[in-house]
Amino acid sequence: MEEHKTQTTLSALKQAESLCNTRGTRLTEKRRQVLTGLLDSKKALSAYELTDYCRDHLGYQLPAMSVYRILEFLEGESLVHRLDLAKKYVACSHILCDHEHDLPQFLICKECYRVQEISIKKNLMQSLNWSVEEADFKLASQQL
Amino acid sequence: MEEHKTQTTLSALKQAESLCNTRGTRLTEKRRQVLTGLLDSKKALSAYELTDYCRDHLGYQLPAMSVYRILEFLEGESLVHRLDLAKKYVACSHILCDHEHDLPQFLICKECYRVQEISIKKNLMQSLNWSVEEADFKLASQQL
DNA sequence: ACTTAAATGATACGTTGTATCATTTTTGGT
DNA sequence: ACCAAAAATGATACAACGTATCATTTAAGT
Repeated sequence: MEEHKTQTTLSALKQAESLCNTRGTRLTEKRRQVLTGLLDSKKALSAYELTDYCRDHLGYQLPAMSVYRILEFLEGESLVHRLDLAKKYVACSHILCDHEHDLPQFLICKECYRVQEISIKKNLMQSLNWSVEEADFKLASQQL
Repeated sequence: MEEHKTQTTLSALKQAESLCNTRGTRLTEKRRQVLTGLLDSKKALSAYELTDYCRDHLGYQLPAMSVYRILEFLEGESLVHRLDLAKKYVACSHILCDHEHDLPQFLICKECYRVQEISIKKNLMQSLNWSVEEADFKLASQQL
């Protein structure tokens, strides 16, 4: 029923607010609450998980539809990122080889979903450096 | 109503078959057809897109349920990869900064979905080299 | 205060994925 | 070849997520 805002969350909210002000857009109460939910969460949340967040932490039921629109707004303001890789399948490009490979990596066209599978050991190692204290990770980049 | 198998697809199918043989698993007709669909497709396909593939190219309706099970099997045999990043949202970690950033990259925990946003220009450039002839790309890596 | 636009609520629906049980096909032993 | 057991597939119902559309509320400017 309460919000647990960290110091950085509060700063980010203030920054977001002034950012919207200069752009002439409005960071309304609900938009601020949804953003707070994402800021305070250590993990990525789906729209429905954010409705749960409102129910559990704010004590009211925010319709999923509103959440989607609010997220759309926040993304437009670059306050939020969307991780929207669909659950799809690709044939392994290494069926023809007989040796072991690095962990699979994928290049996926944003529009047509053409997929290019690659193995980049160097990138992998570098990425691993960023996640020292976490164990199990996926890496995804967007908007390329 | 027909399958357009490329030479590499045929080789891969043969390889897949012998691979299943040595493991004592069965690459049945439908499993082979689903795998063929993925091999011949330039893009990643969802389960329902694969039922469409069967309807359009093979002339029969393969139930979605079967496709899911077949994909599950194929993934178990490492003949197929699943791109299963959910459509979720994260707060931009750069709200507090005022300068421009590289394109956002994400580290996402496979189990708990904790997210770490980073900017790796070096990786980006390297990834870009792999996609010279394609324009718009996302990069995703899995199973870390 | 009134009018207009923006923001949110509510409902219905489409797509994707899962759970469960029924049916068919294959396998192995006799 | 036959039969029982297991594997594979089919069919149905349902859950989760997302979108389209229209109604209602809230805010802004005059």
